[in-house]
Amino acid sequence: MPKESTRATKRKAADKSEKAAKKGKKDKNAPKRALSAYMFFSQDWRERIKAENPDAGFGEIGKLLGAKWKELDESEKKPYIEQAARDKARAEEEKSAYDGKKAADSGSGDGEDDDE
DNA sequence: GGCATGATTGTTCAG
DNA sequence: CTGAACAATCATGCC
Repeated sequence: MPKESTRATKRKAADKSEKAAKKGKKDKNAPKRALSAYMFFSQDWRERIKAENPDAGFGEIGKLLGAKWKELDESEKKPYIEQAARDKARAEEEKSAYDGKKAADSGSGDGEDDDE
């Protein structure tokens, strides 16, 4: 059994992120993460779902979407995953700059960027 | 070196 | 605007 401990514990974290998704920021530069295959998958499917379910609302579409998603085959998700992988690469980049700036900023007091 | 954690991402729909 | 089911993720920190 593949790390059920990880899974069980993970599940817990999930229930938190759901609500605590937005609270206080930790990093000022917030390197943010990458999107998920689901994000890309939904972007492509959202039109289809509504196309075939013009009456379906969030409840139907949401559940239907997820249901179909799992229903798809690994190869079907592949294209979405690939997109996710693409975004992941971009996330990597942003993070690179994040920790990169972080380090550079370490001492100088240059007016670096932003802030809000 | 592996585990747990957290943060995040996007859709739809509504008051 | 924001949240809530729906799902993945996966990078990072932590000893």
